[in-house]
Amino acid sequence: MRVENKLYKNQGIHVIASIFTIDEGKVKVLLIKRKNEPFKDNWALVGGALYNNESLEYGIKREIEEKSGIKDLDIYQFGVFDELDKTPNIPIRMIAIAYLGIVDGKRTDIIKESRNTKNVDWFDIKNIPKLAFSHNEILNNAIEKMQGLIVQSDILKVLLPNEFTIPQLQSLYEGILNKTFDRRNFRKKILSLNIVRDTNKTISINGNKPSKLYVFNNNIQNKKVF
Amino acid sequence: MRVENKLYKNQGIHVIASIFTIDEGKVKVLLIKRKNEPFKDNWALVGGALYNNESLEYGIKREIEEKSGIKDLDIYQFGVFDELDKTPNIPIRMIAIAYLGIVDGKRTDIIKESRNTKNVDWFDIKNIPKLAFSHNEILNNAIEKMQGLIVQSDILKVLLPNEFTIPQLQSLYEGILNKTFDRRNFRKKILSLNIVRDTNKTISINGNKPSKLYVFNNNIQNKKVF
DNA sequence: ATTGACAAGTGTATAAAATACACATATAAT
DNA sequence: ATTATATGTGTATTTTATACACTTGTCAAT
Repeated sequence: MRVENKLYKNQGIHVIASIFTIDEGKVKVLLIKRKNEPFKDNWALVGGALYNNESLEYGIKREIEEKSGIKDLDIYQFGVFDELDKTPNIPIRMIAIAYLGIVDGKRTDIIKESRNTKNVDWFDIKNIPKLAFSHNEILNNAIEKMQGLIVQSDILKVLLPNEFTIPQLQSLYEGILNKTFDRRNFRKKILSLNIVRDTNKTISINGNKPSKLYVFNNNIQNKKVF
Repeated sequence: MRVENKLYKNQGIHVIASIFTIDEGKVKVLLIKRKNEPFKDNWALVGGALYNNESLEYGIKREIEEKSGIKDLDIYQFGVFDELDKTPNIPIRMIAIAYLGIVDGKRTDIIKESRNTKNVDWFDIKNIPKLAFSHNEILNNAIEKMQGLIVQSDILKVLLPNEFTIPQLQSLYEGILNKTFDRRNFRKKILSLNIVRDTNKTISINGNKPSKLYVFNNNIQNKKVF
């Protein structure tokens, strides 16, 4: 173990989460306004330093809960970002382990209520300010990964009610991937993949023709859909 | 920065590489026999502790060169592995940043000659011994990622001579993915992707009908092939 | 009760991609 | 010349993706 002998900085680990939601068809990410230096008053992704006696997964979940109030979010590790000499006046040589997670839009209000809205807010990913540290780079990577991941069915569960309609599912895909699909072909594709099951119930959402309600099958294997 | 206040171990970063090659149609990985505790005399992936004054990329390349003699290998970061409390008697709380790389089979001899063969060797990935640390888990992940990555054309460059034949390329794919393809359909697919260009030269490899020689185009964009 | 606006539901024809499959050919060895 | 071997080539079929138009059920206005 050479670490002890070669110290000129300590080493440390940041855990950073890009937490996405869908709100009115827009993909948004949760940002926190920093209270301390460095980058005081800048917006930043959710995260912080890993403690020495906690696992990575525990650490990122702890940070998420502390900073946003969201408990036990399912998260996906997707990248590592080197912060060598990127953070001014910090005597510790850090790396950032990057995660992404997706939360139901309904929980966005809860977060705002339980926290100070001025310091925690959702930002449309098409309109992100300059962030602290290398968080713009991390977020850009997260958006790409999220778009790749989210088109696998079970991740979408958190964004939908237990029972949902095909048009609702289509809107989700369209919002996340920022494109549109033909209604007939979309339905055909989803049904052919056997990832949803008809409940024989219907729901009328906006006073239009009622739409059939579906549920996800249990056996789904993160199939790539689009 | 809470790190200083919460120390009960130091934090440190391992960089670990799974270096693959193709040898006689088999996929092999480079392993090193450890000289020191912990896990003395166990085989392990190439890697070690990151120094504090080097980037992640520099660190993994340095480790690769020190342990194997391979210089400036192209590597791909693919995962992070938590080593909290997994390494006995180590007072540092480590995480492992995992990389994979691919080297030309011709370089396998160079490695063996320049190093002590007893301490550095290539192992068929179908026959891997029990490794030090969590390296079996890391390697299993690396194999999966490698199979996903390698089917993108430019990564295959390192495994082929500058000019190569379609059957050579097919053998590579078949070795890596551990399956077979129909010759006619394989050729059709490769040619339709515009990733190779006919040189109008031929080569007779084993005293059979001469095979056309191709080169990779420059414009290839890591297209997913199979 | 009729009408209009709205989003939902449905089927088919066409194009593109993947797959299955058989025979002729150039070389080296005999 | 004959044989063995791996190469090169084309077409038919199946599967998948795409393009596209009309009908239906609910609500609101009349």
